[in-house]
Amino acid sequence: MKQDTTGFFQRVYEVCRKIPYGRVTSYGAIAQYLGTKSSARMVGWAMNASHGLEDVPAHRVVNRNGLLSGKHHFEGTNLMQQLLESEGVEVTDSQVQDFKVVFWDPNLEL
DNA sequence: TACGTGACAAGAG
DNA sequence: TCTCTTGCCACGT
Repeated sequence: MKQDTTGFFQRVYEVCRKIPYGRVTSYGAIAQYLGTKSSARMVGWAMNASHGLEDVPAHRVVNRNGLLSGKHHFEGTNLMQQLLESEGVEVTDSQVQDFKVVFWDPNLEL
């Protein structure tokens, strides 16, 4: 992978790695932090490309509704949910409970 | 080289 | 308040 030429992806990964344990963030928040809030889809695409990267906790990234829209990209259908629950994040039916509470905004924290 | 796809978000009707 | 449409950009074919 051309890590240097894909600066956008690298930044996405960098932000993901900074997500605190037990917290989650949204694609839009990451996109906004990178200055391209209109390209939240790119963040999703970056996540798709980050599968093999253990350093990137993609399970902590959900859509603005707190829905685990990317769970189908994990091995188990509810692996993503289990990972979050193991971190103390309450997840019900692929939906993060108290999303506002566990939400971590890189724009404010970084 | 060009077109389609993609784990989203926000505005408009 | 809900649903539909548009924007945005990199990657894969």
